[in-house]
Amino acid sequence: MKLSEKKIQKKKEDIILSAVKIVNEKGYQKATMEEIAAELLMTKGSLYYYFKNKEDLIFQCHEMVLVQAIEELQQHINVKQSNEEKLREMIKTHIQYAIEKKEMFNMIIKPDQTFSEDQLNPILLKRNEYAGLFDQVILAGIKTAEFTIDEPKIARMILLGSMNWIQQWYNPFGSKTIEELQQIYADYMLKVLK
Amino acid sequence: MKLSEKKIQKKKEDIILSAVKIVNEKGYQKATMEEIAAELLMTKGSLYYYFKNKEDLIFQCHEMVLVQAIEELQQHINVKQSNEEKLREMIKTHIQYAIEKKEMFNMIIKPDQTFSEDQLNPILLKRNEYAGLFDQVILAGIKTAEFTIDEPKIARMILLGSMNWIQQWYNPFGSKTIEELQQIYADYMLKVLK
Amino acid sequence: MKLSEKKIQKKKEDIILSAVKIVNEKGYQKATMEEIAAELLMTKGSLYYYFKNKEDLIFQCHEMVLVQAIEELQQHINVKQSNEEKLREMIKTHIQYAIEKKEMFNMIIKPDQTFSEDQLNPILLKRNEYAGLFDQVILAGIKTAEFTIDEPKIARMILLGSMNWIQQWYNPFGSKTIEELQQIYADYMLKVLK
Amino acid sequence: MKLSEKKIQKKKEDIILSAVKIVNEKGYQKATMEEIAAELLMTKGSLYYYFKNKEDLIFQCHEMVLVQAIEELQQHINVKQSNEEKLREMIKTHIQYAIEKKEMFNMIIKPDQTFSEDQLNPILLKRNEYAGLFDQVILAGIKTAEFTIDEPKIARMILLGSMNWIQQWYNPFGSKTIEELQQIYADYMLKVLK
DNA sequence: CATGAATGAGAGTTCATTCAT
DNA sequence: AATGAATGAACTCTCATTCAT
Repeated sequence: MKLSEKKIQKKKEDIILSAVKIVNEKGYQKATMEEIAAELLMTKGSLYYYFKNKEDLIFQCHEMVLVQAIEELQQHINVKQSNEEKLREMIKTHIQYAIEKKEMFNMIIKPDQTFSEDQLNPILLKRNEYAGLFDQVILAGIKTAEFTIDEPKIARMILLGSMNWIQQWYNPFGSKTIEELQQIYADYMLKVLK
Repeated sequence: MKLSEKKIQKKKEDIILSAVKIVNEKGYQKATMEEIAAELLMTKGSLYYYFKNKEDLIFQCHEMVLVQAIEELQQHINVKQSNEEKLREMIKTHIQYAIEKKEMFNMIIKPDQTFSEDQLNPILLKRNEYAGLFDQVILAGIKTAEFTIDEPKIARMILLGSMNWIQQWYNPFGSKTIEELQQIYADYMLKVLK
Repeated sequence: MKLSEKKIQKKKEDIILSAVKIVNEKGYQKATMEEIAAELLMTKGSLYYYFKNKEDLIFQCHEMVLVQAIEELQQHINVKQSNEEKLREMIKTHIQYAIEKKEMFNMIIKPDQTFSEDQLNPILLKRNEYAGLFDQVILAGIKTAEFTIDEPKIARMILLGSMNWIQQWYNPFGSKTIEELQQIYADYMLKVLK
Repeated sequence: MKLSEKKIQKKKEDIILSAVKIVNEKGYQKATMEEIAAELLMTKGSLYYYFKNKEDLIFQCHEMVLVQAIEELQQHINVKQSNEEKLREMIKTHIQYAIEKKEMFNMIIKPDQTFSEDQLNPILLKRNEYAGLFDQVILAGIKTAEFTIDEPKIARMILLGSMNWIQQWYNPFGSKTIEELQQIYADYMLKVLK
């Protein structure tokens, strides 16, 4: 029982990973079920054993990434440290995701052109949950006078927007390592908040 | 000759405008030639008199938007004023475009999923030209000590990234007017640069 | 205008006729758009220029047959003659349709497995209209004492049911001509009514 | 041996019953092996242990129903009573089947769209056997002058045709009970024969 | 015996593209 | 200069069937 359920879960994850990869190379529309399957040496028919349809598959891609990312952010928040320190860590995490799992994050950015009403809502909710973690730390930082801004919501959007943009230009063979980028971004972002 | 050429040019522009509109409501893939034509009370067959194919049409959409935007930015640069003032104006312009002509900007963001190698290059060049105008003012500002940052390229990317993100969440019926947004963004962005 | 509209109408009818033919040889599910098109030396894609989808095409098949048949029945009713005579003619007409246009009548028999709710209703309405013409004459005949039955509705159903069954066994090379069949059926059916 | 064979036989019957049920709710094509299996809490793979393929399964459904119905008819024939009485009973039986086991009868009506040549023949034979029982009683009745018709074959077809039609319109919540219907039909049918 | 998983052929549908008129 | 009509390739999805375990 447990074994076979785990097996099926593992397979689903494999498919999701493949889907994420293809979708990001080609975009949602051009990513065909055939290609997603081929990546795993399966045939497209098999995908429908695990997922109801293409939309469902892509939907679960979203879920997976966001749940993972939220968990990781939460850990930074739970650590006893200043809000500035917390935010630094969160920024680093976000950048890491945005670059290394670029594929996944891309899908989160424009769900409205991809999903039907039914599935759009849960995604937006999770997205808000994610963003809310940043809000939470920013607001806490304002209370402790670590940050001094009037528009915390907009500041958060600047944060996320600028970081999401990284994948547009980041080149692993460029002159900056990821660690350097994380450092610089954290510094510059904190300039906005202070 | 000249007359008929102008007529053709006019028609081309009409089509481009229609295309831009549809593409942005639905995304590149879901925007059909039929719908683009219908908007102008034409039939899709006719579009092929003016454009080689769909990719060509969309390509020219890009060109048009970027050329316009570049021109506008250039005007701000040409005015005699401090670099900070210049940048403020450019930021306002960019936000205006990103919101009001959101449709057009969207296409510029992820050209690689849309275009074939042939057409990708010219687009990237124009995009760099656009970004270069920001670089130019930032560097000038560093020289005059108006700005004090070590990583002007990254700063510029933060600028553009955060502004491009606005269209993800901007709601015309939200609590902030465009003018307020422009103001706040300009303020916060300058905090980064100083 | 009128010309091109007529042309398109003609084409639609051609397609409908082809559809009716194939559907009846193979049944709704096994009748493929490809085969319907091939019959007319077209490709399946072309069908979608004329009909929204398969269901729509088949739906229009129904409409066409029923409208034709209703018209023909109506003509017999309009003639000045005894109700018995009217009914005889109507029976002959129905049998003719059921045999010669067997293909079309078959589809009318079990619409519920074929159509979605939306299209089912109009079909049932037309079917009732058709049946209603028989009711009308039967009731008139009862009033004039030509017929003497207590259950006119059931009698009508016996009429139609037995006639629809003909196509199950009718063989053009069998021992009875259509005319003979029409005669015998009319005689036997009137025995029920008297 | 015998035990396990009986077990298998029992299972086969269960599957057939499930198949009959599903086939009639949805029609042959839309009845999937999966659903037929699910009804019995099995998986579709298992069905192939008992039946060669879908066609074979459906074929055996036919056999089962017809054999049952033939047996029942035969019993009425064996009873010592007038041919009119025999026929009355047979009509009642047929109507009962056509309504209560409507599912099964439906499949018998249009076998040619379902079966390949191989399996078509045995089915048609059984169908003829079934119809033959009616012929037998009708002919006997003509000999004893209970019935007075010239075309017994056609009369039989009218009988069966009109009764098969009942399922098209019968509604369990309608104004007539099955018993009433049986009565009325028997009366009207005998009017044809006399 | 039963199943879980995979397959592959084929269905309906969409749409960019073509071309005679 | 425009269009109506046709095309065909590509896509998503379904399902009977197979087979190792």
